[in-house]
Amino acid sequence: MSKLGSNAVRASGEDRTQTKAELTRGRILEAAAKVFRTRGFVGSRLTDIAAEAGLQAGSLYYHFASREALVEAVMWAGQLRTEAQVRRCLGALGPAATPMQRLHTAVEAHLLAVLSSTDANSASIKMIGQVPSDIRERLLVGQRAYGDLWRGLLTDAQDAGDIRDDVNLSIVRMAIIGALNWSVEWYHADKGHPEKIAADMAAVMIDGLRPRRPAC
Amino acid sequence: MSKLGSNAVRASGEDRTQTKAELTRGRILEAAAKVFRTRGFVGSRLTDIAAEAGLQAGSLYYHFASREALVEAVMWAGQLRTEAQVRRCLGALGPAATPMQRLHTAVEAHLLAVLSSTDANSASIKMIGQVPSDIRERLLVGQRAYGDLWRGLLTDAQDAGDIRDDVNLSIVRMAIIGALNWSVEWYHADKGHPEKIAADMAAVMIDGLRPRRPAC
DNA sequence: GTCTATACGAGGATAGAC
DNA sequence: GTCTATCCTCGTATAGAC
Repeated sequence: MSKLGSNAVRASGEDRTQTKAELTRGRILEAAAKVFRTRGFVGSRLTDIAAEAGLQAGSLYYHFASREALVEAVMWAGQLRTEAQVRRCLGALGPAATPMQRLHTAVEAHLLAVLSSTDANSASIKMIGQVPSDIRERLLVGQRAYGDLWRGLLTDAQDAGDIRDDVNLSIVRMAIIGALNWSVEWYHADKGHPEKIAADMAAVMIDGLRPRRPAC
Repeated sequence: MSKLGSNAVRASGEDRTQTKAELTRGRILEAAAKVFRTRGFVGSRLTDIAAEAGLQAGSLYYHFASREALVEAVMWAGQLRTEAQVRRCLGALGPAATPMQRLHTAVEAHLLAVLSSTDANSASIKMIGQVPSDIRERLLVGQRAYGDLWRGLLTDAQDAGDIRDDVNLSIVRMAIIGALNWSVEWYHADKGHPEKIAADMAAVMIDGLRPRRPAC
């Protein structure tokens, strides 16, 4: 965890002059994300990852202490990026947006991050159930702020009267996140453009299944 | 796949006189399901499974050709059981039930099967993204009839005017199944009774988030 | 920093006794 | 049918040269 730092975070931010080591480290992270996302944690050998990054397996150990340290770094990068992307989209909405519009935006942004951002985004979701429990614990702690964000979106919408108040918001939250995250199991390119899927899914979740009753 | 037969299916049906081999095979399947569900495909050693079943690792090979054959058998059992449970609940509804009632029942039954039936049910969901691709292919083919069931439930509801017709039913289907299946990643006993969770989730999905507009 | 070579352990799979 | 013993492969990790 100590070596998490620089690359994972800076990747999406300002990139000043990076040392050669930092650059290579970044390349390894992207390579690992790609391999992990497609082969899962099980099927991913260090050899595959090294090859993808253009070096030898042994060389990885200059940058990461172990295979596990590498997965953890990839997953941190992934979940931080998803969270950042959602916050960015919400920020772009401006203060005039209604709670339901904000919720709609968050749904769309999260799904889009998972479907079409970097491999790390989807890898972090796909592997959360496969990774050793100590790693998973730490990642879940890191997700708390993100969970709070969603809790806030939902309670705001409920306070505004846009969500009926006989539903359990925790359940709603898990249902929404679940529907979105499960996309890593079924989505592939020929299902259509991620933007279309994201828009459809957001519409379904926010507006529900029932026909609007005609205004009386 | 050829050895799939008897136990996996009969488990939920009539159990006549079984040979000793059949009984042991069944015990191994349940043990494997338990280990796989908790440790994932990665972390599950044949030694663990054998121990759980009360025998030695080598003895497993009398009943299963390989570790992979074992996972596949577990997963077939799991997904067949879930499907059977949902069909059973739908069957119990009787012909008077509305399409939306049927949909509601299916949601509840699927989630309940995943949360509180045998370990194989949840294991089959949890591992679908971890298993070698040839196995996954076969399992997905086996899921087609189940997918068709859901497609039918949704189109029936739409034809009856209970689902607005500007939504993409494939997306709705994936969203619902996703929300339900993702529960294997977050549910544990102290989140409350599975029955309660299932009821809440079904209510949210069927009735939506918006308050009912007062009858005019 | 990255390479090559190798030590090492783990776990899947097989053989043969009982 | 199940056990014990063993083989063998594979992949992580380390050591040391460049």
